[in-house]
Amino acid sequence: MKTGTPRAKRRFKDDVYAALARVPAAIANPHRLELLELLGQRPRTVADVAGEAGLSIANASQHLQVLAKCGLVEVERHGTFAFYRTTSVTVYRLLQSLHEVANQHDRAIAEVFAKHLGDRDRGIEDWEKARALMRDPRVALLDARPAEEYAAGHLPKAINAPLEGLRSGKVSLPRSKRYIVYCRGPFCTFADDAVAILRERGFDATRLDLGPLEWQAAGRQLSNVG
Amino acid sequence: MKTGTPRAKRRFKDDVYAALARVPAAIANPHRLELLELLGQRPRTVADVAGEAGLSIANASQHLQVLAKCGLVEVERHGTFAFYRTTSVTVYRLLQSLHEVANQHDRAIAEVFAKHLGDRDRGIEDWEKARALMRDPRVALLDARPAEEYAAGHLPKAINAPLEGLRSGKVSLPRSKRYIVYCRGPFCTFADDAVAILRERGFDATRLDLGPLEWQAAGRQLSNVG
DNA sequence: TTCATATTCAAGAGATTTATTGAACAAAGG
DNA sequence: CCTTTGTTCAATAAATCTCTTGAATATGAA
Repeated sequence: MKTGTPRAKRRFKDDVYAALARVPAAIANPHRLELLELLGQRPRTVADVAGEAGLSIANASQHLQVLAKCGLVEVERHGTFAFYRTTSVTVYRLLQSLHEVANQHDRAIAEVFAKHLGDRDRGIEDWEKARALMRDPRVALLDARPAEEYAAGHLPKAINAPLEGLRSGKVSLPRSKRYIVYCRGPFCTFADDAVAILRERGFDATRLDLGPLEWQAAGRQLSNVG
Repeated sequence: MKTGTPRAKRRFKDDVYAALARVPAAIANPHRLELLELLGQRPRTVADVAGEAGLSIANASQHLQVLAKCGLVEVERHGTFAFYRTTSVTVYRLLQSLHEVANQHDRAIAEVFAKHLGDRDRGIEDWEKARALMRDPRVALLDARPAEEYAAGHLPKAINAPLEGLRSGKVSLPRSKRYIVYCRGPFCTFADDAVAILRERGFDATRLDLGPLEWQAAGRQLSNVG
């Protein structure tokens, strides 16, 4: 009965799928998902991400070990500090796909996004368009992430304009330019906030719905200068 | 202590990550992963996939409902039959990313693949190269999947050469041509088997490490003719 | 109507995952 | 040496997931 799948092949498949399933199992937890996105930006210590994600240190450490066990993150130890970071850009691609699927098919998450992002303007969504705009010398590129993340690598020619700097007025920008603002990526809200602040003050600002990881995924290098 | 993340933002993030995590939770099970890959090919009934994956029907039904609940698969009912299929190509991209990450970082799965695929020749891995070869009229494209899957959609100009057909000799091919063989995708082994059979019989055959879903992901249409 | 088929539902035992707790360890400074 | 700091380990109760079982539903055929 049925086309007899050879038993040996069954077993092989079982192994493959069991091994494969370990990765989604590792990211099937809200906290680990958050940690993974935090670590995608730059190496961070356990206490650091624990604080940002609202977890106890022991708990964060355990979650990080789960992520490390299937190769999603790796550790580098300096003294008593353990700096965790994602292992490669393929991890980011996985998260990206996850966002895509969730947004497309999960009504709940689409609602969550819709509710909190409101009817925000969609920004620029592809590199070609962004690069075309950037050729105009009257257009400047702003990086709305915190200074540390900017320092760890940013888009070429981007100027760091972290939110606190914008709010406090520490970052002062010429009013003659037009600004394109990016942050971590399409699902990060730093650039939205930055655009709102800038517009409030009469600047011409537009969001770029792409970030450094998309830039790398497109096969390009980040800059560390400036 | 710490840069005070506003409480409202915390809550919002919790919602987002909780919603996001439902998708990996759904695919964090070997059986569901297998079902998802089976359904990626064409719509199939519960009993059908249950048989192929070695599950009881009730169990398969439950797993399928988990997948459906977060929008990874959808049902279409015809009489008493329930045909399940993946909802969109974004689901395939997610699985693709998963394979990439797992192969790259999970030693266990890399070993599983290495062990079972042996040191198989890497096939053709990009469409440009494949298309360049296909321009030669002495080269023919073979689809090594079962006839049903071929009928549901295949690459333009591909000839169906299912494994049973090749083994039994029902599919006879001119020896004057050179063959490029594909199947479901880079992680499917049908094409490997087909290439092995063909070479054993003196044909010039090469594997194409891409399939119909990669073809669609590249923005192209499948053919139903032939 | 009755029967057979394809699927879904509901409940429960057994296994796994999660957050918490407090202890243990290891590096650096005094 | 002792103390502090950052991290990891180990144990546990609570929650969740998994598979099986047997019943329930719903369609189509006789």
